[in-house]
Amino acid sequence: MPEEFQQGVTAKKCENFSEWYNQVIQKAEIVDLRLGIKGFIVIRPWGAKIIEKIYDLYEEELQKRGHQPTIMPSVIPESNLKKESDHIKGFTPEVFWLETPKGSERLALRPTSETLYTPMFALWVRSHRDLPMKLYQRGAVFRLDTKATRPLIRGREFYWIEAHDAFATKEEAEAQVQEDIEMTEKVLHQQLGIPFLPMKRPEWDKFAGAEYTIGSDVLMPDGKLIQQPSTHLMGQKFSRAFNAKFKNKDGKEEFLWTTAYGPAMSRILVSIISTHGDDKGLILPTSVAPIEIVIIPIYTKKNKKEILEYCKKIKKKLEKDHRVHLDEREEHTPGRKFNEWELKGVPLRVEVGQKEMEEQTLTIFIRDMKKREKIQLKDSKKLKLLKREFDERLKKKAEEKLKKSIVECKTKEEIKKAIRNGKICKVNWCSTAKEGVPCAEYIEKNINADVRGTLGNKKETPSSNCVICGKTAKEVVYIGRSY
RNA sequence: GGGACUGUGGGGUAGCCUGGUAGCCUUUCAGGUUUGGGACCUGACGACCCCGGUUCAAAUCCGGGCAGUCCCA
Repeated sequence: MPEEFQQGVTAKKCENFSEWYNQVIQKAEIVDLRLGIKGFIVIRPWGAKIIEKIYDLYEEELQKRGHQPTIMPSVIPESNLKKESDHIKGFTPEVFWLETPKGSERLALRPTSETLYTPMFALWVRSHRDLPMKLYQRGAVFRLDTKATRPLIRGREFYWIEAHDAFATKEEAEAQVQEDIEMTEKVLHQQLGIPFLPMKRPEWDKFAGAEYTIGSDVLMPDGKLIQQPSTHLMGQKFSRAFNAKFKNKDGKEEFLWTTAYGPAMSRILVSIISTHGDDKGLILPTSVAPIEIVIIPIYTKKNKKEILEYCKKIKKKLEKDHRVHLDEREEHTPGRKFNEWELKGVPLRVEVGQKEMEEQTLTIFIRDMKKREKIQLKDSKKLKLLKREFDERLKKKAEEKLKKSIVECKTKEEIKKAIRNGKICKVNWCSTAKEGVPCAEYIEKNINADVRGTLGNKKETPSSNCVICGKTAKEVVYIGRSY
């Protein structure tokens, strides 16, 4: 079919990622960009169902680890927002302010909710017996980003979960930060097949108000990194600002130690799309596919009724173990349905026609197979295995890509070359504290890349001096371009 | 933050320079024939981003706004 008539994706993922991305999110009916409000987006049913699934995966992990759901106001009184000085310095330029009645306090649309949770911790936590207190909410936050917005990647409203936890000691709080990374590993990597680098951000790049931040960097097809869930040790900064104390075992008052964790659903969707998708469209891991198996009936006028009846039987059988959809639309031919469901990323397709009915077999197409390649199945129990293997293949492929894109660099020239080739550089580094700023600025100005940080869950020892200034290296950092 | 470009039925586009009849492909709708990798025939609906200016006349020229894309910091 000539390209200009195609309803499917016409851009090639590896040649023109931006164009490919814009086409996929619209043609696969993830989003609609036509409402026209800068930084805000309409998410269509197919996209919303995927996001719901990601929410479910996360909430399950959070609850397993003792978090409880809450629902907080979407607005924050100005006085709350301004209690912690670093926090407000970081967020003020990005706040949407609401018009409020004369004489009442100004309200901000929440850009994040530390300043809602901490005052509630102050009320809810009386003694060490109330700790730890681990809460979360799903919801939207608003940030008036002045940079160019991009659908799902960078918006002024985004959908996430924010978990806010309070502890009696710093050790417990830091253990929570590590547990947060484990949750990212479980959901993002294990269930969605998206590998990441947990990066302890340099001092100059941490969350406004945090002691430290560990962000998860995920590779995009163009070689740039995108930040996925981040976790923050707030220490006692917010609890001091809001006077949130508890009585310890000795009856003495102490400030709470708090943490925050924030996985953004819309961004995770970006990584699912861009990590696994191909030139035909989306490829969804089974854990978030609204439909795992689509059944396409193939009939003629004579056997139509019979075939449809048989398909319904198969659907009923498969429904016990899978999310199944039978595409009964009469107005479309099988070929068109094949293309549509492939564009939407459905993992498995079952084709049922005269042949399958007579031979009692299933003709299976798996989304990552070559066109027209098909599998014949006698036993539908094997579908579970096919799904597992499919997810595993997606994960392996993404892991290899990330592994291949990390290169160790010993000189500035090597860094420059690697960045130009869309790689991530692993280098010896003087410091991610304030004294490392000049070296980081060198990277920014001359190589147009960022110091993303040090591994956040494992200590790496430098093998020689700082690659930029030549002084003693204290750390090993990763450098890359970013979204 | 700086720059370039763009906005025409639901989607993709022609027309814009040189002002005057909005053309094409696709989708959608109705009817019919079809259905193993994007079916066919017949018919129908549907558009110049918004505000202002110039002009007898603006999709076209000018100004502003809104929105989007790309490039650079």
